[in-house]
Amino acid sequence: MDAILKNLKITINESIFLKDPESSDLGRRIVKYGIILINELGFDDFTFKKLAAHIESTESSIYRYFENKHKFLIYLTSWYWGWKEYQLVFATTNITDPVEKLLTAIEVTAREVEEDLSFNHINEVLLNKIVINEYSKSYLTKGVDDENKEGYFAIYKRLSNRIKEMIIDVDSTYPYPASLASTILADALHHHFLKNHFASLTECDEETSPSHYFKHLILNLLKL
Amino acid sequence: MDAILKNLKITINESIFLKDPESSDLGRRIVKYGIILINELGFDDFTFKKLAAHIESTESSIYRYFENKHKFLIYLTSWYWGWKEYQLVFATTNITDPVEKLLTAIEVTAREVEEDLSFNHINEVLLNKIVINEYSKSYLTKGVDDENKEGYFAIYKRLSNRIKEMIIDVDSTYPYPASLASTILADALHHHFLKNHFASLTECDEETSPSHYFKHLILNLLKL
DNA sequence: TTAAAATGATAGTATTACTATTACTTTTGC
DNA sequence: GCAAAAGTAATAGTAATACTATCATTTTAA
Repeated sequence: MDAILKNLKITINESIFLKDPESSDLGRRIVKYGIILINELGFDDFTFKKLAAHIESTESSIYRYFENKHKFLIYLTSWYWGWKEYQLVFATTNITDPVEKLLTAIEVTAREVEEDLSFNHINEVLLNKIVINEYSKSYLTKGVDDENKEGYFAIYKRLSNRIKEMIIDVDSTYPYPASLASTILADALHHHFLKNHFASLTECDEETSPSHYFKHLILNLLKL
Repeated sequence: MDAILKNLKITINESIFLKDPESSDLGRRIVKYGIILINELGFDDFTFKKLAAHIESTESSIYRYFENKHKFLIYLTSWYWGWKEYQLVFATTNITDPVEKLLTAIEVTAREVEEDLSFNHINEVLLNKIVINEYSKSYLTKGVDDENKEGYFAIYKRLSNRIKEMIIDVDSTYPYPASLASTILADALHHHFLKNHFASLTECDEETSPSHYFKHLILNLLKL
Protein backbone atom coordinates (compact mmCIF):
# COMPACT_ATOMS: atom_id res chain seq x y z
CA MET A 1 0.00 0.00 0.00
CA ASP A 2 1.00 3.55 -0.65
CA ALA A 3 3.11 5.23 2.01
CA ILE A 4 0.88 8.28 1.77
CA LEU A 5 -1.73 6.34 3.69
CA LYS A 6 0.53 5.65 6.67
CA ASN A 7 -1.28 8.10 8.92
CA LEU A 8 -4.67 6.56 8.44
CA LYS A 9 -6.72 5.66 11.44
CA ILE A 10 -9.74 3.41 11.41
CA THR A 11 -12.45 5.07 13.46
CA ILE A 12 -14.25 2.84 15.92
CA ASN A 13 -17.41 3.70 17.86
CA GLU A 14 -16.21 5.07 21.19
CA SER A 15 -18.62 3.12 23.35
CA ILE A 16 -16.89 -0.11 22.31
CA PHE A 17 -13.85 0.72 24.42
CA LEU A 18 -13.31 2.47 27.74
CA LYS A 19 -10.09 4.09 26.63
CA ASP A 20 -8.87 4.27 23.06
CA PRO A 21 -6.18 1.59 22.65
CA GLU A 22 -4.62 3.64 19.85
CA SER A 23 -3.88 6.37 22.38
CA SER A 24 -1.08 4.64 24.27
CA ASP A 25 1.69 2.17 23.97
CA LEU A 26 -0.02 -0.26 26.34
CA GLY A 27 -3.24 0.03 24.34
CA ARG A 28 -1.48 -0.84 21.12
CA ARG A 29 0.29 -3.76 22.79
CA ILE A 30 -3.04 -5.06 24.05
CA VAL A 31 -4.38 -5.01 20.50
CA LYS A 32 -1.24 -6.40 18.90
CA TYR A 33 -0.72 -9.31 21.27
CA GLY A 34 -4.45 -9.79 21.74
CA ILE A 35 -4.66 -10.64 18.05
CA ILE A 36 -1.75 -13.03 18.31
CA LEU A 37 -3.12 -14.74 21.41
CA ILE A 38 -6.69 -15.11 20.18
CA ASN A 39 -5.28 -16.78 17.09
CA GLU A 40 -3.22 -19.11 19.17
CA LEU A 41 -5.83 -20.10 21.73
CA GLY A 42 -9.12 -19.36 20.00
CA PHE A 43 -11.44 -16.75 21.43
CA ASP A 44 -13.07 -19.15 23.90
CA ASP A 45 -9.85 -19.97 25.69
CA PHE A 46 -8.47 -16.47 25.44
CA THR A 47 -8.54 -14.50 28.71
CA PHE A 48 -7.35 -11.07 29.78
CA LYS A 49 -5.25 -12.76 32.41
CA LYS A 50 -3.33 -14.71 29.78
CA LEU A 51 -2.96 -11.60 27.66
CA ALA A 52 -1.69 -9.64 30.67
CA ALA A 53 0.96 -12.26 31.34
CA HIS A 54 1.95 -12.18 27.67
CA ILE A 55 2.54 -8.45 27.58
CA GLU A 56 3.90 -8.28 31.12
CA SER A 57 1.09 -6.10 32.32
CA THR A 58 -1.90 -6.82 34.54
CA GLU A 59 -5.52 -7.82 34.15
CA SER A 60 -6.66 -4.61 35.77
CA SER A 61 -4.73 -2.53 33.27
CA ILE A 62 -6.41 -4.29 30.35
CA TYR A 63 -9.80 -3.82 31.96
CA ARG A 64 -9.16 -0.08 31.80
CA TYR A 65 -9.27 -0.32 28.01
CA PHE A 66 -12.00 -2.90 27.46
CA GLU A 67 -14.95 -3.79 29.66
CA ASN A 68 -14.65 -7.47 28.78
CA LYS A 69 -13.34 -9.80 26.13
CA HIS A 70 -16.57 -9.67 24.16
CA LYS A 71 -16.12 -5.94 23.61
CA PHE A 72 -12.50 -6.56 22.73
CA LEU A 73 -13.67 -8.90 19.98
CA ILE A 74 -16.18 -6.31 18.78
CA TYR A 75 -13.34 -3.80 18.69
CA LEU A 76 -11.04 -6.05 16.67
CA THR A 77 -13.69 -7.10 14.19
CA SER A 78 -14.92 -3.53 13.78
CA TRP A 79 -11.37 -2.52 13.00
CA TYR A 80 -11.18 -5.30 10.44
CA TRP A 81 -14.38 -4.26 8.67
CA GLY A 82 -13.30 -0.62 8.76
CA TRP A 83 -10.06 -1.64 7.14
CA LYS A 84 -11.92 -3.69 4.50
CA GLU A 85 -14.20 -0.74 3.81
CA TYR A 86 -11.22 1.52 3.29
CA GLN A 87 -9.66 -1.01 0.94
CA LEU A 88 -12.89 -1.34 -0.96
CA VAL A 89 -13.34 2.40 -1.40
CA PHE A 90 -9.70 2.80 -2.34
CA ALA A 91 -9.87 0.02 -4.92
CA THR A 92 -13.15 1.01 -6.53
CA THR A 93 -13.42 4.84 -6.59
CA ASN A 94 -12.01 5.37 -10.01
CA ILE A 95 -13.77 2.52 -11.73
CA THR A 96 -16.66 3.70 -13.86
CA ASP A 97 -17.95 0.42 -15.23
CA PRO A 98 -20.42 -0.91 -12.64
CA VAL A 99 -19.68 -4.56 -13.38
CA GLU A 100 -15.96 -4.11 -13.02
CA LYS A 101 -16.58 -2.10 -9.87
CA LEU A 102 -18.67 -4.82 -8.26
CA LEU A 103 -16.20 -7.53 -9.24
CA THR A 104 -13.40 -5.52 -7.70
CA ALA A 105 -15.43 -5.08 -4.52
CA ILE A 106 -15.94 -8.82 -4.30
CA GLU A 107 -12.28 -9.44 -4.96
CA VAL A 108 -11.37 -7.11 -2.09
CA THR A 109 -13.83 -8.56 0.41
CA ALA A 110 -13.58 -12.25 -0.43
CA ARG A 111 -9.95 -12.77 -1.33
CA GLU A 112 -7.18 -14.06 0.92
CA VAL A 113 -5.80 -11.30 3.10
CA GLU A 114 -2.27 -10.04 2.75
CA GLU A 115 -0.41 -7.99 5.27
CA ASP A 116 -0.95 -4.25 5.07
CA LEU A 117 2.04 -2.31 6.27
CA SER A 118 0.00 0.87 6.70
CA PHE A 119 -0.97 -0.23 10.18
CA ASN A 120 1.99 -1.10 12.31
CA HIS A 121 0.67 -2.86 15.34
CA ILE A 122 -2.02 -4.88 13.58
CA ASN A 123 -1.29 -8.10 11.74
CA GLU A 124 -4.08 -8.19 9.19
CA VAL A 125 -3.44 -11.79 8.18
CA LEU A 126 -4.01 -13.00 11.74
CA LEU A 127 -6.91 -10.62 12.23
CA ASN A 128 -8.54 -12.07 9.13
CA LYS A 129 -8.23 -15.53 10.65
CA ILE A 130 -9.90 -14.25 13.80
CA VAL A 131 -12.74 -12.78 11.78
CA ILE A 132 -13.20 -16.07 9.94
CA ASN A 133 -13.24 -18.11 13.13
CA GLU A 134 -14.84 -15.78 15.62
CA TYR A 135 -16.82 -12.98 13.97
CA SER A 136 -20.19 -14.63 14.27
CA LYS A 137 -19.67 -15.06 18.01
CA SER A 138 -19.69 -11.28 18.31
CA TYR A 139 -23.33 -11.01 17.22
CA LEU A 140 -24.79 -14.42 18.10
CA THR A 141 -25.54 -13.26 21.63
CA LYS A 142 -28.56 -12.27 23.69
CA GLY A 143 -27.34 -8.68 23.62
CA VAL A 144 -27.25 -8.16 19.82
CA ASP A 145 -30.24 -5.91 19.57
CA ASP A 146 -29.00 -3.54 22.24
CA GLU A 147 -25.50 -3.51 20.87
CA ASN A 148 -26.81 -2.99 17.36
CA LYS A 149 -28.76 0.03 18.61
CA GLU A 150 -25.55 1.34 20.13
CA GLY A 151 -23.95 1.17 16.71
CA TYR A 152 -21.51 -1.64 17.42
CA PHE A 153 -22.06 -3.15 13.99
CA ALA A 154 -22.31 0.09 12.05
CA ILE A 155 -19.16 -0.38 10.00
CA TYR A 156 -20.15 -3.84 8.83
CA LYS A 157 -23.60 -2.62 7.88
CA ARG A 158 -22.14 0.32 5.98
CA LEU A 159 -19.85 -2.00 4.08
CA SER A 160 -22.72 -4.32 3.27
CA ASN A 161 -24.71 -1.34 2.02
CA ARG A 162 -21.92 -0.23 -0.26
CA ILE A 163 -21.93 -3.62 -1.91
CA LYS A 164 -25.70 -3.56 -2.10
CA GLU A 165 -25.56 -0.23 -3.98
CA MET A 166 -23.02 -1.64 -6.39
CA ILE A 167 -25.31 -4.60 -7.06
CA ILE A 168 -28.18 -2.22 -7.81
CA ASP A 169 -25.92 -0.25 -10.17
CA VAL A 170 -25.24 -3.42 -12.10
CA ASP A 171 -28.80 -4.70 -12.20
CA SER A 172 -31.57 -2.54 -10.78
CA THR A 173 -34.14 -5.26 -11.47
CA TYR A 174 -32.51 -7.77 -9.13
CA PRO A 175 -34.95 -8.17 -6.24
CA TYR A 176 -32.56 -9.09 -3.41
CA PRO A 177 -29.57 -6.72 -3.47
CA ALA A 178 -29.26 -6.41 0.33
CA SER A 179 -29.49 -10.16 0.82
CA LEU A 180 -26.95 -10.81 -1.89
CA ALA A 181 -24.51 -8.34 -0.36
CA SER A 182 -24.95 -10.08 3.00
CA THR A 183 -24.41 -13.45 1.38
CA ILE A 184 -21.18 -12.28 -0.20
CA LEU A 185 -19.78 -10.88 3.03
CA ALA A 186 -20.86 -13.60 5.44
CA ASP A 187 -20.59 -16.58 3.17
CA ALA A 188 -17.13 -15.59 1.96
CA LEU A 189 -15.94 -15.92 5.56
CA HIS A 190 -17.78 -19.21 5.84
CA HIS A 191 -16.14 -20.52 2.68
CA HIS A 192 -12.71 -19.67 4.00
CA PHE A 193 -13.58 -21.73 7.03
CA LEU A 194 -14.89 -24.64 4.94
CA LYS A 195 -11.77 -24.57 2.82
CA ASN A 196 -9.69 -25.07 5.96
CA HIS A 197 -11.84 -27.55 7.88
CA PHE A 198 -14.57 -29.05 5.73
CA ALA A 199 -12.93 -29.32 2.33
CA SER A 200 -15.58 -31.69 0.99
CA LEU A 201 -18.23 -29.00 1.36
CA THR A 202 -16.69 -26.57 -1.10
CA GLU A 203 -14.81 -26.46 -4.39
CA CYS A 204 -12.60 -23.72 -2.95
CA ASP A 205 -9.01 -24.66 -2.24
CA GLU A 206 -5.50 -23.33 -2.66
CA GLU A 207 -6.13 -22.49 -6.31
CA THR A 208 -9.77 -21.53 -6.24
CA SER A 209 -10.50 -18.74 -3.82
CA PRO A 210 -13.98 -17.98 -2.46
CA SER A 211 -13.68 -14.77 -4.46
CA HIS A 212 -13.77 -16.84 -7.67
CA TYR A 213 -16.92 -18.56 -6.57
CA PHE A 214 -18.68 -15.31 -5.72
CA LYS A 215 -17.53 -13.51 -8.85
CA HIS A 216 -18.84 -16.36 -10.95
CA LEU A 217 -22.09 -16.23 -9.01
CA ILE A 218 -22.55 -12.50 -9.62
CA LEU A 219 -21.74 -12.79 -13.31
CA ASN A 220 -24.28 -15.54 -13.81
CA LEU A 221 -27.01 -14.32 -11.48
CA LEU A 222 -27.33 -10.65 -12.37
CA LYS A 223 -28.48 -9.32 -15.71
CA LEU A 224 -25.42 -7.45 -16.91
CA MET B 1 -46.83 -35.45 9.45
CA ASP B 2 -48.07 -38.92 8.97
CA ALA B 3 -48.74 -40.94 12.10
CA ILE B 4 -46.98 -43.87 10.48
CA LEU B 5 -43.71 -42.11 11.18
CA LYS B 6 -44.31 -41.84 14.91
CA ASN B 7 -41.73 -44.46 15.74
CA LEU B 8 -38.94 -42.80 13.90
CA LYS B 9 -35.71 -42.22 15.64
CA ILE B 10 -32.97 -39.90 14.46
CA THR B 11 -29.68 -41.73 14.74
CA ILE B 12 -26.86 -39.77 16.33
CA ASN B 13 -23.19 -40.77 16.42
CA GLU B 14 -22.73 -42.56 19.72
CA SER B 15 -19.53 -40.84 20.71
CA ILE B 16 -21.43 -37.55 21.03
CA PHE B 17 -23.15 -38.73 24.20
CA LEU B 18 -22.12 -40.89 27.13
CA LYS B 19 -25.55 -42.45 27.47
CA ASP B 20 -28.33 -42.22 24.93
CA PRO B 21 -30.78 -39.59 26.18
CA GLU B 22 -33.57 -41.31 24.23
CA SER B 23 -33.11 -44.35 26.46
CA SER B 24 -34.63 -42.94 29.65
CA ASP B 25 -37.13 -40.52 31.00
CA LEU B 26 -34.42 -38.36 32.54
CA GLY B 27 -32.54 -38.32 29.26
CA ARG B 28 -35.58 -37.10 27.37
CA ARG B 29 -36.24 -34.45 30.00
CA ILE B 30 -32.65 -33.23 29.69
CA VAL B 31 -33.16 -32.81 25.96
CA LYS B 32 -36.63 -31.31 26.19
CA TYR B 33 -35.86 -28.73 28.87
CA GLY B 34 -32.35 -28.21 27.58
CA ILE B 35 -33.86 -26.92 24.36
CA ILE B 36 -36.22 -24.65 26.25
CA LEU B 37 -33.51 -23.30 28.51
CA ILE B 38 -30.92 -22.68 25.80
CA ASN B 39 -33.55 -20.68 23.97
CA GLU B 40 -34.31 -18.68 27.05
CA LEU B 41 -30.75 -17.95 28.15
CA GLY B 42 -28.73 -18.37 25.01
CA PHE B 43 -26.08 -21.08 24.85
CA ASP B 44 -23.41 -18.95 26.52
CA ASP B 45 -25.37 -18.45 29.72
CA PHE B 46 -26.80 -21.95 29.73
CA THR B 47 -25.26 -24.31 32.30
CA PHE B 48 -25.93 -27.88 33.38
CA LYS B 49 -26.48 -26.57 36.89
CA LYS B 50 -29.34 -24.36 35.73
CA LEU B 51 -30.79 -27.19 33.68
CA ALA B 52 -30.56 -29.53 36.65
CA ALA B 53 -32.48 -27.08 38.83
CA HIS B 54 -35.08 -26.73 36.07
CA ILE B 55 -35.79 -30.43 35.84
CA GLU B 56 -35.30 -31.06 39.55
CA SER B 57 -32.35 -33.30 38.99
CA THR B 58 -28.65 -32.80 39.60
CA GLU B 59 -25.63 -31.70 37.66
CA SER B 60 -23.96 -35.05 38.14
CA SER B 61 -26.92 -36.85 36.62
CA ILE B 62 -26.75 -34.71 33.49
CA TYR B 63 -23.02 -35.32 33.24
CA ARG B 64 -23.83 -39.00 32.92
CA TYR B 65 -25.47 -38.28 29.59
CA PHE B 66 -23.23 -35.59 28.16
CA GLU B 67 -19.58 -34.88 28.79
CA ASN B 68 -20.11 -31.13 28.62
CA LYS B 69 -22.42 -28.52 27.22
CA HIS B 70 -20.53 -28.31 23.96
CA LYS B 71 -21.31 -31.95 23.23
CA PHE B 72 -24.88 -31.32 24.25
CA LEU B 73 -25.07 -28.62 21.58
CA ILE B 74 -23.53 -30.98 19.04
CA TYR B 75 -26.14 -33.55 19.99
CA LEU B 76 -29.05 -31.12 19.59
CA THR B 77 -27.85 -29.70 16.30
CA SER B 78 -27.06 -33.16 14.93
CA TRP B 79 -30.59 -34.17 15.80
CA TYR B 80 -31.86 -31.09 13.98
CA TRP B 81 -29.92 -31.82 10.81
CA GLY B 82 -30.96 -35.47 10.95
CA TRP B 83 -34.54 -34.35 11.18
CA LYS B 84 -34.06 -31.97 8.25
CA GLU B 85 -32.49 -34.72 6.22
CA TYR B 86 -35.40 -37.00 6.89
CA GLN B 87 -37.83 -34.25 5.86
CA LEU B 88 -35.84 -33.61 2.73
CA VAL B 89 -35.77 -37.24 1.70
CA PHE B 90 -39.44 -37.65 2.53
CA ALA B 91 -40.40 -34.57 0.53
CA THR B 92 -38.30 -35.28 -2.54
CA THR B 93 -38.19 -39.05 -3.16
CA ASN B 94 -41.07 -39.21 -5.59
CA ILE B 95 -40.22 -36.12 -7.56
CA THR B 96 -38.72 -36.95 -10.94
CA ASP B 97 -38.15 -33.49 -12.35
CA PRO B 98 -34.69 -32.43 -11.08
CA VAL B 99 -35.58 -28.73 -10.94
CA GLU B 100 -38.71 -29.33 -8.93
CA LYS B 101 -36.75 -31.68 -6.70
CA LEU B 102 -34.06 -29.10 -5.96
CA LEU B 103 -36.61 -26.37 -5.32
CA THR B 104 -38.43 -28.63 -2.89
CA ALA B 105 -35.15 -29.40 -1.13
CA ILE B 106 -34.48 -25.69 -0.73
CA GLU B 107 -37.99 -25.11 0.50
CA VAL B 108 -37.53 -27.79 3.15
CA THR B 109 -34.14 -26.59 4.35
CA ALA B 110 -34.63 -22.82 4.19
CA ARG B 111 -38.27 -22.30 5.17
CA GLU B 112 -39.60 -21.37 8.60
CA VAL B 113 -39.86 -24.42 10.83
CA GLU B 114 -43.20 -25.73 12.03
CA GLU B 115 -43.71 -28.12 14.87
CA ASP B 116 -43.46 -31.78 14.00
CA LEU B 117 -45.58 -33.95 16.22
CA SER B 118 -43.68 -37.09 15.26
CA PHE B 119 -41.16 -36.39 17.97
CA ASN B 120 -42.76 -35.85 21.33
CA HIS B 121 -40.11 -34.44 23.56
CA ILE B 122 -38.50 -32.15 21.00
CA ASN B 123 -39.89 -28.76 20.12
CA GLU B 124 -38.61 -28.28 16.59
CA VAL B 125 -39.54 -24.60 16.46
CA LEU B 126 -37.32 -23.81 19.43
CA LEU B 127 -34.63 -26.15 18.21
CA ASN B 128 -34.59 -24.30 14.90
CA LYS B 129 -34.03 -21.06 16.79
CA ILE B 130 -31.13 -22.67 18.60
CA VAL B 131 -29.62 -23.81 15.32
CA ILE B 132 -29.97 -20.29 13.89
CA ASN B 133 -28.37 -18.65 16.91
CA GLU B 134 -25.86 -21.24 18.04
CA TYR B 135 -24.98 -23.75 15.34
CA SER B 136 -21.83 -22.04 14.20
CA LYS B 137 -20.52 -22.08 17.77
CA SER B 138 -20.47 -25.88 17.56
CA TYR B 139 -17.79 -25.88 14.87
CA LEU B 140 -15.98 -22.57 15.36
CA THR B 141 -13.68 -24.13 17.93
CA LYS B 142 -10.10 -25.27 18.20
CA GLY B 143 -11.33 -28.86 18.28
CA VAL B 144 -13.21 -28.91 14.96
CA ASP B 145 -10.77 -31.02 13.05
CA ASP B 146 -10.67 -33.73 15.70
CA GLU B 147 -14.41 -33.70 16.12
CA ASN B 148 -14.92 -33.75 12.40
CA LYS B 149 -12.71 -36.84 12.19
CA GLU B 150 -14.85 -38.43 14.89
CA GLY B 151 -17.87 -37.90 12.66
CA TYR B 152 -19.61 -35.28 14.77
CA PHE B 153 -20.70 -33.33 11.71
CA ALA B 154 -21.47 -36.30 9.50
CA ILE B 155 -25.20 -35.68 9.25
CA TYR B 156 -24.78 -32.09 8.18
CA LYS B 157 -22.22 -33.08 5.58
CA ARG B 158 -24.48 -35.81 4.25
CA LEU B 159 -27.32 -33.34 3.94
CA SER B 160 -25.09 -30.86 2.17
CA ASN B 161 -24.03 -33.61 -0.22
CA ARG B 162 -27.59 -34.53 -1.04
CA ILE B 163 -28.24 -30.95 -2.08
CA LYS B 164 -25.01 -30.90 -4.04
CA GLU B 165 -26.12 -33.97 -6.00
CA MET B 166 -29.44 -32.34 -6.75
CA ILE B 167 -27.65 -29.27 -8.06
CA ILE B 168 -25.55 -31.46 -10.35
CA ASP B 169 -28.70 -33.20 -11.59
CA VAL B 170 -30.11 -29.84 -12.57
CA ASP B 171 -26.96 -28.45 -14.18
CA SER B 172 -23.94 -30.69 -14.50
CA THR B 173 -21.92 -27.82 -15.98
CA TYR B 174 -22.18 -25.66 -12.88
CA PRO B 175 -18.64 -25.53 -11.44
CA TYR B 176 -19.39 -25.03 -7.73
CA PRO B 177 -22.13 -27.46 -6.66
CA ALA B 178 -20.64 -28.24 -3.24
CA SER B 179 -20.07 -24.57 -2.47
CA LEU B 180 -23.57 -23.67 -3.58
CA ALA B 181 -25.09 -26.38 -1.38
CA SER B 182 -23.06 -25.04 1.56
CA THR B 183 -24.20 -21.53 0.81
CA ILE B 184 -27.83 -22.59 0.81
CA LEU B 185 -27.59 -24.42 4.12
CA ALA B 186 -25.42 -21.98 6.05
CA ASP B 187 -26.64 -18.76 4.55
CA ALA B 188 -30.29 -19.68 5.01
CA LEU B 189 -29.63 -19.83 8.74
CA HIS B 190 -27.79 -16.55 8.52
CA HIS B 191 -30.67 -14.93 6.69
CA HIS B 192 -33.11 -16.02 9.35
CA PHE B 193 -30.85 -14.32 11.84
CA LEU B 194 -30.59 -11.14 9.74
CA LYS B 195 -34.35 -11.03 9.36
CA ASN B 196 -34.69 -10.99 13.14
CA HIS B 197 -31.83 -8.71 14.11
CA PHE B 198 -30.37 -6.86 11.12
CA ALA B 199 -33.40 -6.24 8.96
CA SER B 200 -31.62 -3.65 6.82
CA LEU B 201 -29.20 -6.29 5.57
CA THR B 202 -31.78 -8.45 3.84
CA GLU B 203 -35.00 -8.22 1.86
CA CYS B 204 -36.34 -11.17 3.81
CA ASP B 205 -39.15 -10.42 6.25
CA GLU B 206 -42.49 -11.83 7.37
CA GLU B 207 -43.67 -12.20 3.77
CA THR B 208 -40.45 -13.03 2.01
CA SER B 209 -38.74 -16.08 3.45
CA PRO B 210 -35.07 -16.88 2.89
CA SER B 211 -36.38 -19.83 0.91
CA HIS B 212 -37.74 -17.39 -1.70
CA TYR B 213 -34.39 -15.73 -1.99
CA PHE B 214 -32.55 -19.00 -2.49
CA LYS B 215 -35.08 -20.45 -4.90
CA HIS B 216 -34.83 -17.32 -7.00
CA LEU B 217 -31.06 -17.60 -6.84
CA ILE B 218 -31.06 -21.20 -8.03
CA LEU B 219 -33.49 -20.50 -10.86
CA ASN B 220 -31.39 -17.64 -12.17
CA LEU B 221 -27.95 -19.03 -11.56
CA LEU B 222 -28.17 -22.57 -12.92
CA LYS B 223 -28.77 -23.46 -16.54
CA LEU B 224 -32.11 -25.26 -16.37
C1' DT C 1 7.22 20.94 39.94
C1' DT C 2 3.20 19.36 41.01
C1' DA C 3 -0.98 17.39 40.25
C1' DA C 4 -3.35 14.39 37.60
C1' DA C 5 -3.47 10.51 34.75
C1' DA C 6 -1.89 5.91 33.82
C1' DT C 7 -0.28 1.65 35.31
C1' DG C 8 0.91 -2.03 38.61
C1' DA C 9 0.29 -4.97 42.63
C1' DT C 10 -2.56 -7.38 45.32
C1' DA C 11 -6.70 -9.25 47.05
C1' DG C 12 -11.20 -10.81 46.88
C1' DT C 13 -15.90 -12.71 44.99
C1' DA C 14 -19.39 -15.30 42.60
C1' DT C 15 -19.83 -18.44 39.07
C1' DT C 16 -18.48 -22.05 35.93
C1' DA C 17 -17.19 -26.44 34.56
C1' DC C 18 -16.15 -29.93 36.01
C1' DT C 19 -14.64 -34.70 39.22
C1' DA C 20 -15.30 -37.82 43.00
C1' DT C 21 -17.62 -40.41 46.43
C1' DT C 22 -21.25 -42.39 48.74
C1' DA C 23 -25.94 -43.45 49.38
C1' DC C 24 -30.38 -44.38 47.85
C1' DT C 25 -33.89 -46.08 44.46
C1' DT C 26 -35.63 -48.45 40.63
C1' DT C 27 -35.43 -52.00 37.25
C1' DT C 28 -34.64 -56.66 35.63
C1' DG C 29 -33.45 -61.33 35.36
C1' DC C 30 -33.73 -65.61 37.71
C1' DG D 1 -40.12 -62.22 45.23
C1' DC D 2 -35.42 -61.17 45.88
C1' DA D 3 -30.66 -59.88 44.77
C1' DA D 4 -27.71 -57.77 41.81
C1' DA D 5 -27.07 -54.30 38.82
C1' DA D 6 -28.07 -50.10 36.85
C1' DG D 7 -29.58 -45.55 37.40
C1' DT D 8 -30.08 -41.37 40.05
C1' DA D 9 -29.43 -38.10 43.96
C1' DA D 10 -26.84 -35.72 47.38
C1' DT D 11 -22.96 -33.65 48.72
C1' DA D 12 -18.41 -31.92 48.54
C1' DG D 13 -14.51 -30.23 46.45
C1' DT D 14 -11.24 -27.96 42.81
C1' DA D 15 -9.12 -24.99 39.41
C1' DA D 16 -10.20 -21.51 36.42
C1' DT D 17 -12.92 -17.55 34.81
C1' DA D 18 -14.60 -13.04 34.79
C1' DC D 19 -14.68 -9.80 36.94
C1' DT D 20 -14.40 -5.54 41.06
C1' DA D 21 -11.94 -2.88 44.42
C1' DT D 22 -8.25 -0.58 46.64
C1' DC D 23 -4.03 1.45 47.12
C1' DA D 24 0.72 2.27 45.69
C1' DT D 25 3.84 3.72 42.26
C1' DT D 26 5.27 5.67 37.94
C1' DT D 27 4.73 8.65 34.01
C1' DT D 28 3.09 12.75 31.69
C1' DA D 29 1.67 17.13 30.82
C1' DA D 30 0.33 22.12 32.41
